[in-house]
Amino acid sequence: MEGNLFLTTAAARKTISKSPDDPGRRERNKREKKARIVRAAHELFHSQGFAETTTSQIAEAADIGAGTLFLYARSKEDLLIMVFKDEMIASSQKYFARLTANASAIDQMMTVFENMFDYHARDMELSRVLLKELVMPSSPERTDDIDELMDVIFDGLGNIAQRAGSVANADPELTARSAFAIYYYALISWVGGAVERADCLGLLRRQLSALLDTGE
Amino acid sequence: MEGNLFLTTAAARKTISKSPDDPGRRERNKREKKARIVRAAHELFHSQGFAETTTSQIAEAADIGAGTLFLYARSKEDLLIMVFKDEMIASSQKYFARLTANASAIDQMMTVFENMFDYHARDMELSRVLLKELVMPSSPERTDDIDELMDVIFDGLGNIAQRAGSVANADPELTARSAFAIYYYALISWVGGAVERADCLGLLRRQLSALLDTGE
DNA sequence: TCTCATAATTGACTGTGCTCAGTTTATTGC
DNA sequence: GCAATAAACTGAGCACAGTCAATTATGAGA
Repeated sequence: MEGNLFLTTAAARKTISKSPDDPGRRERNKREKKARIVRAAHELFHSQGFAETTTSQIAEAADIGAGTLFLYARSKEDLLIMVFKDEMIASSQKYFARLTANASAIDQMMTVFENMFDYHARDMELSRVLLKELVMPSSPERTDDIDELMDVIFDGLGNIAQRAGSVANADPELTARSAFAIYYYALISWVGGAVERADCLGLLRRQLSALLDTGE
Repeated sequence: MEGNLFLTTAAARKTISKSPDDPGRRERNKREKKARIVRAAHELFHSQGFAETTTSQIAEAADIGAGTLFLYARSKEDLLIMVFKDEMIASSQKYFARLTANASAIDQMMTVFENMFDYHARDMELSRVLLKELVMPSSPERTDDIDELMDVIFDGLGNIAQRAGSVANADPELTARSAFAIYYYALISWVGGAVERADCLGLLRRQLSALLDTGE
């Protein structure tokens, strides 16, 4: 029976690793693979650009077969959202969390939006494709991912509107939605190359002022 | 010299048709070809869907070589804008032109936006792709086309805001931009499948009310 | 431990968007 | 009318996203 100590068959490994392994090896492997894919795509998209990166390259970098990639992402565009979802959510949360509480609602919102502009400024070319996919995701899974992100943003904006809006008769959630819509269009104009960053943010501030100034 | 009456060579035809023919045959041929392409694409996109239509099909229907297509459109997506640009501009102008002048600004804007919703309702699947391309056009030529459309819309909205806004301290152009941004986000949510049409329009109206009601 | 069922993986293959070297057609100067 | 030049066109071919029948790894039951 001492031979058991050196068992190397699948069954043996299974029984040994079963206790610390909640979801089983299969699930663990899948997660590791997904992580490798996302990491590889992230790196390649940033270093080479989206169009210039082939799905085979990503597969190879993630050390999986070319076809396997499409068990984890429905399309190349899907990968973009997968790659940036967590990062965008975390960033957004950070932007809202670090706000100085005594600033005006407009200043607070502008701070957040400027941070978001900075985020996209890091790689405008990539953001162009990313925004395309954010606006109209090509798979239901990504729609859910994006909804998650939107929840964070709407929540944050709603809080700002609420705290500042004791005078306002407007619903904070509604204000948040409008503020976001105005920001989104500004972002699209800027990333699309229609307006300069400073002009764009200037316009945005004036628009938010008009939106938030309730009367007078 | 009477033989000139029956000349059929290229040179002769040229001299004969030169006076009514301002731009020359080459230019005329190009325009006809472009028109054939746009018509063919329009029909095929609507009858088969965008993804299901191949560029070769369009080329064949337009009676040109497969490669020739890409002298007129940089990409398949480009064709979408080419196909819908004129129609969208004409429709938008119509929507603004037929407004009843005594209605409130909100009602006027909502009428226009509802008309635009109807426009996209005719083929939601196609509008999904179209919006993607409208948001982030993949070629500078299309950016210009879209700017043209935006001018019409911003102009129309600006007029509404101006007429109604004698009380408002807000810049009509700024209001137009905000109103459009809010509409655009509503459209995207609806076409993307996130919200029902009625709910979406309801939200939109409330948002516009908050935007246009200048104080109390 | 062995067997069976099922989930996951693979890479050769396919369809398609787009390119480009070679050809045709229009225009200009004589 | 005729070269010479330039513009427009063409379809064979390429690169690549995405598929699928065949294969391998995994987990459950006995």
